[in-house]
Amino acid sequence: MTVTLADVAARARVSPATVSRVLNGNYPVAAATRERVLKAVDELDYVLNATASSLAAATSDLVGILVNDIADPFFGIMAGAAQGAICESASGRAGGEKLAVVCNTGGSAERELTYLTLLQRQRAAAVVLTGGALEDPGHIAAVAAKLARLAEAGSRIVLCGRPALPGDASVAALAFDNRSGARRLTEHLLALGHRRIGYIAGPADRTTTRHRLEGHREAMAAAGLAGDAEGQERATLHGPYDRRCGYDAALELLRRDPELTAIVAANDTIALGACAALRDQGLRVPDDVSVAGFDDLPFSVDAVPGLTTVRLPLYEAGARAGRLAMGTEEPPPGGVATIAAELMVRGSTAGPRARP
Amino acid sequence: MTVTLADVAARARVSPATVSRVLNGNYPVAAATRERVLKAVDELDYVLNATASSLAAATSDLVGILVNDIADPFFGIMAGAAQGAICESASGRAGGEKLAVVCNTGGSAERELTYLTLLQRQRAAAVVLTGGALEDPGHIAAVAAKLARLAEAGSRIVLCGRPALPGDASVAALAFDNRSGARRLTEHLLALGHRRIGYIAGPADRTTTRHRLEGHREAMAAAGLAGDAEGQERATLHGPYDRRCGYDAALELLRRDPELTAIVAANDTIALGACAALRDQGLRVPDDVSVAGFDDLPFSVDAVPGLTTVRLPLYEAGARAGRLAMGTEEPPPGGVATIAAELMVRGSTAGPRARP
DNA sequence: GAGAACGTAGAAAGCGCTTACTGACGTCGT
DNA sequence: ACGACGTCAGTAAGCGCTTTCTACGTTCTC
Repeated sequence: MTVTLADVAARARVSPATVSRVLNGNYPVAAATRERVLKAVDELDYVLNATASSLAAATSDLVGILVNDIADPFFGIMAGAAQGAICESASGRAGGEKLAVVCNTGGSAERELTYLTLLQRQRAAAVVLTGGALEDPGHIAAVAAKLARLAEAGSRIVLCGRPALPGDASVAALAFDNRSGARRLTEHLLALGHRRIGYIAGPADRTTTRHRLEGHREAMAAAGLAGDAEGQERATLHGPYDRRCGYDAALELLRRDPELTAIVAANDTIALGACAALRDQGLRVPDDVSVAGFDDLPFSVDAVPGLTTVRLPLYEAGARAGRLAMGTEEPPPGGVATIAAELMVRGSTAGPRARP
Repeated sequence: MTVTLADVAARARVSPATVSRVLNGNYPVAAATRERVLKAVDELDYVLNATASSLAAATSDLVGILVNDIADPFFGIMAGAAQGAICESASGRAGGEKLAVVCNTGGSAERELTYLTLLQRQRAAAVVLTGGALEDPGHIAAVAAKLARLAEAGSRIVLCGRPALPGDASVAALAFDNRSGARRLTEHLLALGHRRIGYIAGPADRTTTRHRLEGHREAMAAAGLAGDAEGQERATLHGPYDRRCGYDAALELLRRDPELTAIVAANDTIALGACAALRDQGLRVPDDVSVAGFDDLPFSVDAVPGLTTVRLPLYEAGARAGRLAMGTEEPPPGGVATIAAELMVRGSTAGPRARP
């Protein structure tokens, strides 16, 4: 029924071992024999059975890339870059093609662990985890344990845009400098003269959310605007990284402080939702309220006005993570590299102006 | 070293067969025995080796989802929905978890075939192909052949947002009604009174591009505005589905016909790029030039002005494709379902007005 | 109370590959 | 001319599971 290595061997009048060696190119085979085998492969339209190969060789050609939300370009860009780099790294050696697969956790702790187990089942060659982590201690421990087992079993682990694991230098980590990016963004607003600044923070239980919020508060504190804990809470709203959250939160911030002159959002999508809300309230950006985002996603430059934001080199980081996963790039010293963020000032921020 | 089924069996004092049966839940095992086995699994932190399982059972828990561009939410939304549906369908049966993996072809014919081969190697349980196909006859034939071999080997094949394969009803296809969506969009512009309409079409060699362009031209022809072939060519520009293309093409269309009053783009991303170009030229949307897109991606509603576009139920289609891939939904009669598109009129289109 | 029927578990034969190990030739140095 | 060596190919032993077939109590059934 299905054609196997043995069928190819029979047709080429060689032993199965020889066919295997031709296909894997890891052992000298005489040119004439090789030709004969290749011809048989072609004629029978034979495709190696990866499950059998992996089992026998105790290797795998699967590389997993975990993302929180595949519909979000933030992850799409990183994942695409990683996948590209993996294909590229693999194309060198014969038969070394890796199947780079992206797994969408939807931000769910359970799904993340399920995927990790599935990848472990598959004895994946490497796994790349992108984006911020959930800050539940139990979950962090569970993930760390899983990653340790994976690493033990020979999988390469790479974190991309995710903080390094506490106390594990064996895992390469590419961490975004969210904190100082956020700090610089808020400093920019403060320098323009804003004092009443609202912050829309993203989901409360994620590292990315926390780091950006900390950066923002650092800047506020440095300007003597920290306020008390309650005041901070009042000026900060949490919610998912989507436009709806930005829309609703902007309305709520405005309700809490009608004199607000600026809104900083934890990502561009939220920021754009906030802009829409302001517009619907008859407020102009930046004339009445300045708005800033984070990430510099492709559509942010085309927003009207262009969105002031913090640029993260998502593509470069993803590609580097892919190379790290393939072992074609040296891990950073200490296992951790911090990726700098760059402030992008566009039209959505300007000096404050009293509203009539 | 690595713990195997046999280790678990030894510790639970049962045979390997029993452990396998407990783990797969496909055979009666006494409750007490099951407990003992589960305890041993837990204590040894054992994880099934999927390569061995797949080899022995001649099955696979891999489902591949092919996308053209993972960074594009058009694909991200479909892929995420499909992946969700697959997880959901799988969660019922014990051990039935599928590893839904998305593969990014980058729109390259070569990568598409490579991934298909890799998936075939893995004996994937199903493969979902999303988005338009490349219209190179050689490539189409190669893909059709690969899919035939995959189907023959027992993989379920589902096309999502991709036209049905010529002459193969065994493959379920969810085809978007791009043609009539585009027709209705252009009719809307014509009804507003536009006569000089430019079209930015996307990459020349893709089915989606062609179908949308055909719909547009149908509407133009029905209004007696078909013009000759040369005129059509002049009013149509091709390029990638990105903002840059939209920006450049809008400039070029304007150069070719300064009296242009409307631009229709083959997708929202292009449309937004076109809006940016118009703005940079000092032209207002929709006052000076109306702009329309296609897809209704999440950010289109927040564009300023809101983008008139054609809504495709990407999420629903992706989820349905996922269920089809899992066999939890009946394939449509004849193997093909056409997914309707809905016109979304927003602020970016209005009646033409002579420019000073 | 004998035999059928049932529920549960083990033995063992693969699944389709990879890869030591082994062997058959030539070729080369001396 | 002879042994040492290098090159290429075959043999066969698994890799870690699944599953068929068999076996051994129990519980019914008449």
